[in-house]
Amino acid sequence: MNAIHTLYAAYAARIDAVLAALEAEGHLPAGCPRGNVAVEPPRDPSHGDLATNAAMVLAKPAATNPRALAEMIVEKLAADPLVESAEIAGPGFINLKLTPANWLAELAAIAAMADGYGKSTMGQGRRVNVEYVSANPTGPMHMGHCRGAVVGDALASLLESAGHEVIREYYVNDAGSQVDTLARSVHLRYREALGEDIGEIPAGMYPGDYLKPIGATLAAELGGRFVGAPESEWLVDFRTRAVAGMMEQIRADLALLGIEHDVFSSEAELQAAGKPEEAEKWLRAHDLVYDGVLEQPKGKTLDDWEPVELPLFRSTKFGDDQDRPIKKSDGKWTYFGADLAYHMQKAETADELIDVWGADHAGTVKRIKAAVMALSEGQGTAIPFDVKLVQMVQLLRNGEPAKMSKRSGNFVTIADMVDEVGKDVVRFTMLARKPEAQMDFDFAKVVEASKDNPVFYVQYAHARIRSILRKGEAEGYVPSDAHLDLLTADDLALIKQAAQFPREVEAAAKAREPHRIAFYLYELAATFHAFWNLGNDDQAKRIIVAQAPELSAARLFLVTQIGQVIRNGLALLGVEAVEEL
RNA sequence: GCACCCGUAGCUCAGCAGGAUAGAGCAUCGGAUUCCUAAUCCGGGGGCCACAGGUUCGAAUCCUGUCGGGUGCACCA
Repeated sequence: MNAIHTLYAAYAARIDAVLAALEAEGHLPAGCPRGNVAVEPPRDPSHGDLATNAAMVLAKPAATNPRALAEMIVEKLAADPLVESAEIAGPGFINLKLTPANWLAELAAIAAMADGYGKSTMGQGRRVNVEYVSANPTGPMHMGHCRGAVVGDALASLLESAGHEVIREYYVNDAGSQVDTLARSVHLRYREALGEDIGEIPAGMYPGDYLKPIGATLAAELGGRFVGAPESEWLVDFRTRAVAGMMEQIRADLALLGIEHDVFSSEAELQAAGKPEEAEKWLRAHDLVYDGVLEQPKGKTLDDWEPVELPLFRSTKFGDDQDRPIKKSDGKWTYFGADLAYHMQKAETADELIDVWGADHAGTVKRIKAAVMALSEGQGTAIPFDVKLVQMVQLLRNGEPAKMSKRSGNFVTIADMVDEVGKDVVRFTMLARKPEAQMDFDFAKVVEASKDNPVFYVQYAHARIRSILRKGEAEGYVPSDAHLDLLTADDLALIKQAAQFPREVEAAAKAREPHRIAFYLYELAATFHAFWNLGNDDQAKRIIVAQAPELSAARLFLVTQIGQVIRNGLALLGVEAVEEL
């Protein structure tokens, strides 16, 4: 069924076949659902290589007790020559021990599939649109964007690896009032570039130095003719140019993190195309948008609050606290009003949508999910839509809140951060925690090259592998699978760990949790480091054993494949696998 | 006041769509280096999985409530 080889999937299928046989023989009731049957490696390796709860799950529908059922299953499984032993344990677990041949075959599979090891067809080519970053084009990328950027990017890679067709998308908010402010701020810098003393940047404008080059460019291209001109003459043009300039810078910042989007969608273009009107029309026709007045928010007093009639989306119908305006009192679209149309636009070219947002936007999840569900259901088929919230990162330096960068005005930029600690450290650290948990990012700790720092720990494992391969080559050894039968239990333990990779990728993709890959890599590295150190106590357990060229060639082959798996995992995270440390 | 996220070892965190005696790292204590990178490894101590109920063969995991921390709460994005 699966063109891609996975040992665990293969055994899950075998066990399922055994259950089907039992059903055919009448030991299990016909049509008994087997969805809860799990086939997994047990936590405790002494329990064997694989465990299944089949007997416990099916005992009740079979009207028998788990152990009796387990005995029937075990009898069939034990007949398989690739199964070394099958035993019943505890409340009715069935523990399988697999023969070494299974693991050696897996090792060969890694070698054969190389960069493809770990990929699967699980997604069946479904098109998933992952929207991430989408930072406002009013300033450079800063820390607030970083985690979402990295998580979104890794998630996209993960889904791709699991057989989805992924669209990496960035939504450019170039239509709100903040880009008008940007244009005015750039106008100031433009005048400054022409020699005017503009003094302090007024409050409410963007103060950062990063606008200076854009102002200078405009000064060079346009000359002085807009210096004293009324805003109506320059605002639109300045806005367009300023946004273009900022987006260029943002792309450069993203490139520093190894992030590249496929599609940049403009909110201004979306509005110009009349998409929000279309959505409003449909929603009104279905009584999901009405003109009404919001109540004053409770628990919070607003001095300038006054009742206004606005077109409201009935998000309360979907569990939201309040209905939400899609237009402002000036007649322009709210962010939400445009955003719901934007999601419908994305749905035109995708089977599934994922947004990666900062947790500060958590309050808007309900309304957008509600709107997308209402629209997509009403206009055809409901599109699966998931919003991943990424919690805030607190920047620290030796436990103290990190200082702000001068050049940006008021925040630590991604460029600063990558410059200081490097892309790999930033990415891995951001991915080594589940996204919904808050995180501290301490500049001092994160560059520490120690076990405390998982990036180096994993990269060190890879570097050691490359190192031994270089040494082997220098001494005339050639990695070879000719005598894999010489490998011992210690070697097999390492293969078993590596063999988990495909199912980890699938599980991580299914749960949409890239951090699992980071943790898996840490464990694989730990297993490898332990393996390596066996050679300190026992010469025969070294990778290159002087008196045993065939064993050495087999071990070199083995570690080559371990290196391959580490590389594949790091590639998913967008982290480089280094040759040496 | 309401919504969302979090609460697991002294600290930082895992816990794989409910499974077997709850796991890592740091810190701490004790070991390993004439030897392929010791940036590593091996071992010891350290837990009412915030609390209280519920669901079932079985709960850190699912449901309800409470407490504690974070975030966000009109036509800002």
